[in-house]
Amino acid sequence: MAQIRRNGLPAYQKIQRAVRQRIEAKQLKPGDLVSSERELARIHGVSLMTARHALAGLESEGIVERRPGAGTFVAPPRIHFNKLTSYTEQMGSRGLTPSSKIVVAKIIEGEPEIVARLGLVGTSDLVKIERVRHTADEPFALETCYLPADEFSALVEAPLGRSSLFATLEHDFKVELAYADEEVDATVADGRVAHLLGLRLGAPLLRMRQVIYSTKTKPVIYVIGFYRSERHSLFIRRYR
Amino acid sequence: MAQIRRNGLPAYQKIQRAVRQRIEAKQLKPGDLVSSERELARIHGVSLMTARHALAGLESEGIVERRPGAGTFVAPPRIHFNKLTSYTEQMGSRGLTPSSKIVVAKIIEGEPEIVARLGLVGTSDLVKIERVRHTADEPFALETCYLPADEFSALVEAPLGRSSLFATLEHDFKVELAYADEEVDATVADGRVAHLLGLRLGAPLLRMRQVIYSTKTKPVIYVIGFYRSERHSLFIRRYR
DNA sequence: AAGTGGTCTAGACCACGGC
DNA sequence: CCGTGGTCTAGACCACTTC
Repeated sequence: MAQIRRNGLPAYQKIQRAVRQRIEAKQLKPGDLVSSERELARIHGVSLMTARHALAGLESEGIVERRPGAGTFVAPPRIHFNKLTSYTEQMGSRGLTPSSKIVVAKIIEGEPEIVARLGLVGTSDLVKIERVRHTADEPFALETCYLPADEFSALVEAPLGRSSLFATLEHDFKVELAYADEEVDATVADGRVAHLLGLRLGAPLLRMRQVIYSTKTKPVIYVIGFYRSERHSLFIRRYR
Repeated sequence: MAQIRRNGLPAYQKIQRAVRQRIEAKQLKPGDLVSSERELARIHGVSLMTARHALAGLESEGIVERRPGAGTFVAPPRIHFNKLTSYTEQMGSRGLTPSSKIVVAKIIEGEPEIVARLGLVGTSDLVKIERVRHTADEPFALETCYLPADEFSALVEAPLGRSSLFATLEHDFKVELAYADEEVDATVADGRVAHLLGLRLGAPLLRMRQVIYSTKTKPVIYVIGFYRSERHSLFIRRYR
C-alpha cells in the first residue's frame, strides 16, 4: 500500500518536477519561499519524509536552498563555471553572431599521436576539420578538430561554416558530449597561423589542446586551437 | 524518544565517520563491498532510513558507490580536477622541492584596480609580494601577490622563500581558502620579466590573473603570474 | 531464493528562526 | 509563540542482481 506509481515516476520526482516547473514558469523567483516540507507533503498526498527527499534532491542540484528554522528558498541562478561550451554557444550567449571559414575538411591518415589520444585501435583514418573563427569579420582563432572517420566521415560534407559542430554531433549523430580535458599553454604565431589570423610573426597566442569525451567516457574529438590573446582569455574557477 | 545525541553527533554522521575511518585505515579498498544498509542499521542500532541517509550522503560525496540489487561499494579514489593548489603543493605532489626568491615584499599604495578587485573600501594599502619560482635552480615563473595590508601586513616579514603562502595563511592567519577565479591569456616577455626569468625578449608566456576567495566568499589574494610556456601548461577539465 | 538498494508511510522530538 | 528544517523510528513493498 505504498507507491502506486500511477505514471511510473516516483512520488519524490513528481514533486521535484512540479517545483522545477514553477521556477521555470517564473511563478517562483530566486529568493522566493518554496512551499514547506509539510505543505508539499499535504498537497501531494505524501508523507513528510518523501517531501523532504524531494527537497533534499533539489538542494543538492543547487536549485533550492534550505535554511533551518526559516524555510526552503529558490536558489539564485547558478553561474556555470568551467563549462564545456562550443564557440557558437559562447558567441550566442553574448548576442554575437559567429561565423567560421572552413580551411580544411577531409579524411586524413598518418597522425599516430592524435589517433592514440582518441584511443582508437583498428582504424587510423580521421576526419580533419580546420576552421578560422570570426567575430564581426575579424578572425580570432584557428581551430582544428579530429574525429574518428569510421563514425563521422559524413562531417566532411556538413555545413559547419554556418552550424555548430557540437549541435551537429548532438542532433545528427546522437552523440552526447560530457566533458573535456584541456591542456593550455602559450606560444607565438608561426608563418601559417599568422597568415590565417592576420597577425604578425611572433604574436602571442593561447594554445589549447583538448580531448572531448562523450557520456560513455569515450574520446570523440581532439581539438587543437590557437587563440589571439588580445581577443580571448580563458576563465576558470578552481576549488580547494 | 528518538535521538539521544550521546556525543552531539547525529547517528547518520557517526555511521559516515565509521565508514570513512574504515576506508582511511585501508580496511576497505576501492571496489570492496561496504556493509549493506540493513547491516549498518543493525550494527549501529539504528533504523533502516537512518543507515540509508548515511550511505546516501557518502555517495553524494563520491566516497561510495551504490548499485541497486548488488550493494554499496567503496568508490575509486577521485581525481581532483580544477583544484586550487599552491605552487608548493603542486611541486610537492610531484616529489620536487620548490624554492622561491623574493623580489619584493613590502606595503604599497596606489593600485586602485587591484584594490577594487579585492573589494576593499576603507583601506587602500596592500601587501605586495613578488617571487620568482624555481625548480632545480631553473626559474620558471614570476608571481606577484597582493593582499589587504590591514589584515596581512605581517606577511612582509614571513619566510616565504622557504614556506608556502597558502600554508602560512591557513596556519598562522586562520584563513581558509575556498576557490579562485582565474583569467588566463598569452603574452610575451618584456624586459623586466625576461631578465627575471632568464628568457629572451618576446618569449611566449602564460599570464594568469587570479582572485582567491576565502570560505567567507571574501576576496583575499590577487595574484598575477607569468609562466614560462615550455615549462608550464595548465590542465583543465570542463563539464557540459 | 536470498539479499540489496529504492521508495514510502505515519507518526515523533529537537533546535532554530522570526515575530 | 508557531512554523521551519533536521533527525529518527519500525515497519512495508518493489525491482533488481547474484547465485
